[in-house]
Amino acid sequence: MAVDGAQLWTLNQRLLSVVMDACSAELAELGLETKEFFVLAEVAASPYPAELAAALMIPKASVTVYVRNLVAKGFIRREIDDEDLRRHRLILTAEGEAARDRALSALAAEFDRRLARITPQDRTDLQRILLEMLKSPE
Amino acid sequence: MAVDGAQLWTLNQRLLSVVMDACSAELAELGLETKEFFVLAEVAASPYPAELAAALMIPKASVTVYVRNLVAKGFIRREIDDEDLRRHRLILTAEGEAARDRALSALAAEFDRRLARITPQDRTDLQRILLEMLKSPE
DNA sequence: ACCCTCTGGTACAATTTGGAACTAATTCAG
DNA sequence: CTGAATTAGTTCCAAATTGTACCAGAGGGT
Repeated sequence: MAVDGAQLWTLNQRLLSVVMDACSAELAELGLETKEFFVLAEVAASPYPAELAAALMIPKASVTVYVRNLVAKGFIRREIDDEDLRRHRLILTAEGEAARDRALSALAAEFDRRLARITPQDRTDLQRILLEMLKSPE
Repeated sequence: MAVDGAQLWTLNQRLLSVVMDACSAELAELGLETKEFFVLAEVAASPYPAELAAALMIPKASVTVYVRNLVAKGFIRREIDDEDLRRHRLILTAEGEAARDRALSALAAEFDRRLARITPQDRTDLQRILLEMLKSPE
């Protein structure tokens, strides 16, 4: 086979760390650590710690830490869920939304700086290919 | 723009963690931690700790730890470099090569299981696109 | 009601990671 | 040659990460 899966994998991995590295300074200006950013960006879609842990594939204990930091920074707040008193519903504050949006555009900008080297056709191809590969097995 | 850089980025990231997660059990059977595996796989191309740190973008201190573990497990050994007595030339043992090759095929197999869903043309496209995006800026 | 099990979240402890200081070897300027 | 500057690698220790134990509430079954 012409394309080696392992090599492709490391390529991909390296691309991600290069991009993230290039963005970390901008995230820091917004008051966000890298990991915290991922949590912040996912809160709207997965508003409970357990959901965040599952969605981001990180341990519950780590979510606890990042959420605590984000709360301390005023980016999100907790509310007790009416349906289930064990659950902490996480809600983005106005500052949180602003920070998330700016962080997302910084990230997108850096990624786009690299996407810009490839044709629009390649971009849609890349998206299609990644989506296909991400579908759960079988 | 139709393709959102930030979304593409998270897609890509998730793909990598899903694949790595699926492989970690097999790596463990070979006696390899995830991070150690990356070092082992890179040793042939970057046979000195400093080169490994640069290639893998991890701190020198971490390389020290992983190399020590890999040596303890008998996967690599050190030799003083004749040219420069400060350098430790790292050499794969027969066991190390075997473990690396099996780990690589496990990883490739998992990645391929997902690559298999896309056409051969898409695979070469993916490789080309990633390589292009990885080139250092300007 | 009670007990048993499961789930959401946290706290603490143990492990892992990585920055900074350190030693040893090299290189280069004078 | 001497000494400053550089580089390879390690050690030290503080910070980040995470496994485990835990508590509180939910959802059974009896």
